[in-house]
Amino acid sequence: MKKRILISDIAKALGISVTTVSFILNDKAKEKRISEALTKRVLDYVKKVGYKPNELAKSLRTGKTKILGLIIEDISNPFFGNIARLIESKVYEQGYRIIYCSTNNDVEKAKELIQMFYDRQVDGFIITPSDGLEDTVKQLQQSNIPVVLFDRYFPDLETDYVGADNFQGAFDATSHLCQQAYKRIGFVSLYSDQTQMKERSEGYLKAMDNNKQQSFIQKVQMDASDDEAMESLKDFICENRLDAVLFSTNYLAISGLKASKKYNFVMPAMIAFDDHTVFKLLEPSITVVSQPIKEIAENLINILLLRLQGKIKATRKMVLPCELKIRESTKAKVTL
Amino acid sequence: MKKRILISDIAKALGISVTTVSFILNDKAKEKRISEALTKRVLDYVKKVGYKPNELAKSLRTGKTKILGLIIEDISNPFFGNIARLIESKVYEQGYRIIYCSTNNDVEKAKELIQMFYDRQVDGFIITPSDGLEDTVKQLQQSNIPVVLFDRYFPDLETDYVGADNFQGAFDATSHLCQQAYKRIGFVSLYSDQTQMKERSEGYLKAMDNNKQQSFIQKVQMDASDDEAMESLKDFICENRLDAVLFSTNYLAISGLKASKKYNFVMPAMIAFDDHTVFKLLEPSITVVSQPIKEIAENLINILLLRLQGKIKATRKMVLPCELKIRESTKAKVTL
DNA sequence: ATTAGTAAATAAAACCTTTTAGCGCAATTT
DNA sequence: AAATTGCGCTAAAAGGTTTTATTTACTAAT
Repeated sequence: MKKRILISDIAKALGISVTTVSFILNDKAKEKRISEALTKRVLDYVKKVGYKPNELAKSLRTGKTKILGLIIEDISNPFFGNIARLIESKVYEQGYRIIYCSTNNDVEKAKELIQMFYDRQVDGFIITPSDGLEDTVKQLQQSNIPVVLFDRYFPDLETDYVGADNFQGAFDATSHLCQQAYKRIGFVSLYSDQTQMKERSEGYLKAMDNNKQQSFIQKVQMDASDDEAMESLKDFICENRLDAVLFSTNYLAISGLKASKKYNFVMPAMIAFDDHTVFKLLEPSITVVSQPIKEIAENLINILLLRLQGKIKATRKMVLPCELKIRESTKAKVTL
Repeated sequence: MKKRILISDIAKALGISVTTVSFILNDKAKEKRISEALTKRVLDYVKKVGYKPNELAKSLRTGKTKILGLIIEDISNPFFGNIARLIESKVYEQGYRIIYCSTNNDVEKAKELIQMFYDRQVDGFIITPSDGLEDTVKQLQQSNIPVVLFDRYFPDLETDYVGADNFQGAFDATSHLCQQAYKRIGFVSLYSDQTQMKERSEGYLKAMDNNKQQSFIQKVQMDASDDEAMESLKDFICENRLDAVLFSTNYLAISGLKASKKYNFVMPAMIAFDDHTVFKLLEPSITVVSQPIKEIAENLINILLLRLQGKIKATRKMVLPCELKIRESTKAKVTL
């Protein structure tokens, strides 16, 4: 059983004070006019014995943990997983660490996680807020902890935010379907008040209006099981004899594909919001609306870091364009 | 800007000592013979003002953080993602929290992450060790921090371990291919000394021997790009005119599928080690060797918790059986 | 009347840092 | 000669808990 070595052990071993060691270790040797000879002696010794400060004590004293909390909807969804990974590596270079947890859209869990991170004194938050999390976010703000939301936001709460242009994404996707001469174009969404869902709905509706087409909308319960989702999607697609569908999330699209396999119906032309490994692989490959993941991640941490340094005051909202990646699932209707 | 309320604030407000409050808050009221009246008064007040102890200070004093570090290879791989999720919820019930990070098989990153978790004083570790992490793990053990490995282990290091029966999984899969009358069965693996890969190789080889068949083995560099992997897989499958392939990981299988699409060759019968959303969805759906994810997660945390409570001394190694999930990609050859 | 024991609470030490305020001395300025 | 400045370093406080050792005020026993 090895004992952790302390800063006081070092001071004692070198016959100097703890303060001096601390100054040197925190790059304040110059500022505090500590002789270069001593500085070197300390640094060498520290290296030799492999001393690492107790971060807990450090954080307790400074009030800073250099840890950021990332709270996302579902870590196993590649959209979120990729964002998480990008954020993690970006932030790493700045000396911050990330700890992340998924909420699976469970408000209570989200609240607990935020509480836990708060208790552990994370320096800031990046959150994909579930419905009902508004008050919690507000509390964080009141406690003066930087929070930046992404993917969705609260219209009534002034917060930093980074997200994709969901309206434009859905609008472009729907317009593309119209151009390809599809006539019965459905939209699958969730029973949710989240902004990104509303914006996607609006994009779809606007494009349908522009093209003077009848709209078909099906919503799925957020907590629906896979089987339930599959069944309602089957009904939606078959009963309305849709010839094209826009799915508002990648996992809804996957449920749709599973349904077509399970219930043995032909999936019409389709587009999914958010890319996924599967989509490139399927036959036919699936056209998607792809969010600018890299830019989202970069902006998220830029804003958060600026906040942490107290360099910005006004809240920032960034909306980044989506890209329509046309693949085989939306071939022009004539060729079908 | 709200100020955090401290235990001393409570003591002051109620005109009692900090010690008393602390005892009550830590369920030691009985033991320390504090009157029920006072206990109730304190508890009520604490609830009223919503006091939450500073976990940092608490951990500094007790040396326990009630946080476990989970270090996995790749959080975006559903196999690991699912294990992570299961572990997270299991451990939650026991009052522990999990923080996790992925290493993407980068030893240096793994070392840094472990160092960070160690600095933050996590109480224990669950690790999928990358090659070269043996010394680090040994150091943790010497520092008396519980570590349990999973998915793979170090043959020369006595550690707790939970994993699947990779030999049996690969053996069963290969045997199944033989039974289906395939004659040129290849095996795709990684250039890696990790135990799980070796065991899978051995399972494949053993089954091939039993069936007196020639073996075909292709290894891919661990850090190969997707394109590189695809190219070498194409060559492997086509040049050897394989009629069946066993992929030793799900992502290798996916690279193979992508390759068949990109280079436009027909994927022969195939089996993947570890399931994935894609595999059920594809046409034909892919037969897989499925690890008992739930049991693995349960055993991992059981062992870790027992260690944390000091209830076990000898190291435990658990090997759990895999299940072959037969789907369409391995139909008997005659029917092809 | 003293001792012993007990219930109820507390003061102070401990955990390990960072940071503020300041010390003693020599050299320089007034 | 006195006052100021600069140098190189340090003692002690602060951060917010838990825990050990102790105190106080009783009651019961000798």
